Amino acid sequence: MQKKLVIVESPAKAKTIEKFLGKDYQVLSSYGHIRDLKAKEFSVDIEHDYTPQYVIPADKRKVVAELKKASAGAEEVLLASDEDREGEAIAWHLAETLGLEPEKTQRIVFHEITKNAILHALNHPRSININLVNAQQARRVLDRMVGFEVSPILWRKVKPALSAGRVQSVAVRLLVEREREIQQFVSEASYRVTAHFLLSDGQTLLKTELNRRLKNREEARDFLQFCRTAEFVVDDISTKPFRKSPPPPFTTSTLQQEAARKLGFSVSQTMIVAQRLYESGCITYMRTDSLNLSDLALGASRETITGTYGEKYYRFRKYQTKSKGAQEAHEAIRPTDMSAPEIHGSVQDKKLYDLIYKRTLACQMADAELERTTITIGIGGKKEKFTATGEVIQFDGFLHVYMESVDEDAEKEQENGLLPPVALNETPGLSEMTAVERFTQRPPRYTEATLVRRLEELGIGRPSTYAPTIQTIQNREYVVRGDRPGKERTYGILALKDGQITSADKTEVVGADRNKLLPTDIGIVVNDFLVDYFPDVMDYNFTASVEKEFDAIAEGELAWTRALDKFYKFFHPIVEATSAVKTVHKVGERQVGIDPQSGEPVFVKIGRYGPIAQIGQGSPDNKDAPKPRFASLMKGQSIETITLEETLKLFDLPRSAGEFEGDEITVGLGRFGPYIRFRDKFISIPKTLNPHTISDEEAIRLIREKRAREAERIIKQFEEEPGLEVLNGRYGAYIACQGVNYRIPKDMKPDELTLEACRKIIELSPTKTGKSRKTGKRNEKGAVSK
DNA sequence: CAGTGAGCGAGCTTCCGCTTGACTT
Repeated sequence: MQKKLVIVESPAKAKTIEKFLGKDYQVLSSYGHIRDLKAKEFSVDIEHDYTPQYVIPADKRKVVAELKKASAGAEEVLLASDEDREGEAIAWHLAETLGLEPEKTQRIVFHEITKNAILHALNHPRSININLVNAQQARRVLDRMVGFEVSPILWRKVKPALSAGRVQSVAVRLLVEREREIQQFVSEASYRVTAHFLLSDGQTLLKTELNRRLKNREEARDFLQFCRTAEFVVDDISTKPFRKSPPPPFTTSTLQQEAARKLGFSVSQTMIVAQRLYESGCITYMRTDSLNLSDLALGASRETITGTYGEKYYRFRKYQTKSKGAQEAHEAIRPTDMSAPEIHGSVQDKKLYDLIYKRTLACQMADAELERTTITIGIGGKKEKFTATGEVIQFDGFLHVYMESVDEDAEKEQENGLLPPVALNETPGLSEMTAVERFTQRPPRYTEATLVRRLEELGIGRPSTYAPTIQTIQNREYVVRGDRPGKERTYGILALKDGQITSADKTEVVGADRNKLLPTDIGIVVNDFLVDYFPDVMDYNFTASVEKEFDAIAEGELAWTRALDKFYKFFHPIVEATSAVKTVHKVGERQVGIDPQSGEPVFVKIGRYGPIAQIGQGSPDNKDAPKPRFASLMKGQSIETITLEETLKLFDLPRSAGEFEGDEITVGLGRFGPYIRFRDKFISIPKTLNPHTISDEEAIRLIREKRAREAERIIKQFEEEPGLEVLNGRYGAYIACQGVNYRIPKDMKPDELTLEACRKIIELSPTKTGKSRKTGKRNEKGAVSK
């Protein structure tokens, strides 16, 4: 008997739906888009109304063949891709590619995977909305125009294999501009005064803070001086109730942010784990911007909350999706089964599931009710007051299961919990008062997760692209994830104790950053170039404004080719003009000065392999002219800020560092930093030593140390199997076999291992499930992760 | 995770959004 064929986007979804539908239905998956513009060609016919040239990518041929076969034998085909622009386009491409007859083809949509929703969808079929499809085509073609016309300009003017795009270039811009704000930031100092008062019981201390910051040290000193003899009185004790509401359920971006803060996951890590949870049926779809929860989920949450915590903890809530450009094709991210607080799986799986479970529960729970008490202490003869605030939870509500984390950047003054009992008009004694110099804080650097949040706020990118975009800007080396050391600064501190005022200067390290996104020289140069020549595309509102056009297309108010024509007629001339600009110098090139030795100019710029310094211009016509000399910049140096002196130093290497045992030692700079070379062996120079100033003795010492390590390296070798060795590495003993390394179980002694024992370890070791490390591809350099 | 170590005039790159897989006669 002929079945009805339902086509959805995701195979996991197909499996679930098949269970809901009877055996009259076959459910298959398209695995996303099945057609696209050619990967390596422009594929848009500018001359003929911007006709896109679509192809079926090689990795989709098999799926398409299967779908073709299944649809040919089906009684009816139901296109059930997502209810958004991309989903509509997928349905259209399917109809075109599979050659579906209109009379036996229908379009259905549901945005939650529940039996009711699906049955409802089956009863309300429609046809493909071509306006929505055209909005997607416009989006696709515009992105191709921007990407494929601007990127080649970068290849010529900056460096090969770079890229530009509507989303990635703006992401880099955010980082570059934030970095400049940080550079230009001037902090302002003020004195924060705190006082500890001794209450009437003669024991309890009340910690308070002055309600005003003092301008400078003089003012602080005067203030403390005054307080030496001042009288203090408890002016006011007030208690105010307030409430806290739970955060909304997770979307892709909030899940990424919270998993980064609470679990330390990278954005891509979160998505990999979430994908696993989705495929095993534990959670709903993980790429979504919707805050909607199905009635089924709401009911189950209610049951769980009232059953576990009582009626009092429950409160029905509906959340409105507010992010720009949200397309509501799915539900929010939630557990599929609210009665399962735990799941089987890896530690990571469990942690992320736990987070999703609790967040989902919390969003249907009652407000927390708190009380904030403020004690105010007046100073006789002054209008300033000291205050102490304490918060007490009267009813925990949703806080019982879930507390949202905040970014650690905000250096929050800690709030006291419960305050000690104090009487109005009590006159506490001053135990100790301090005035500490504090500074306004520079803006924080972005993390992967905070960048995603910003992009979402601006409506740039989609849930399915946040993680890949962040990968791309790192692959292009526009951005690195890394640390920045803090700066030391001194601050003043004044203390009043036992009637004595003391003052001191202390130092602290501030502004240290770990695992933040940092723009590279390449990122900065490319960004400045693009902002200069393509200000409209680089505008933070560019996406939002083209989205308005796409909406008009979707509503049938605007022809998609007309919208593209308008954009291209404006955009392409800029591309032409920019390409035509003849520059003697490369983009981003800067002359830092004149080399005093040769009298030649000294430049820094982006070279084929990254930032480089150059002395002299050379002359292609004159072979006798002196050739330019090159030297790479060191890690942490920037072509924006490097000085002439620092640049010239780069040319000191390689240099000789004396002789050892009759052979010369040279000091050089390699891909991985400074090194010593001795008889064709390379030894890294530790960060504590400077390659420019390293002495002959220090170099010899490093060689000796290296030899010692070398001698200790081989723990065991076996005659029977020369390819297998027990070695001593940076992280202890390991077994090396045919280029692969294996860890040795902790309970075994490396020097006592037999060949059989080694073979057994190798056999038992879990084979890497991930992709092999040797990817044959040339372009993906595999971001240097630490 | 476990060692690596140039060069700057020749090989081809790139976009954004959907979605996971990874060979037979």
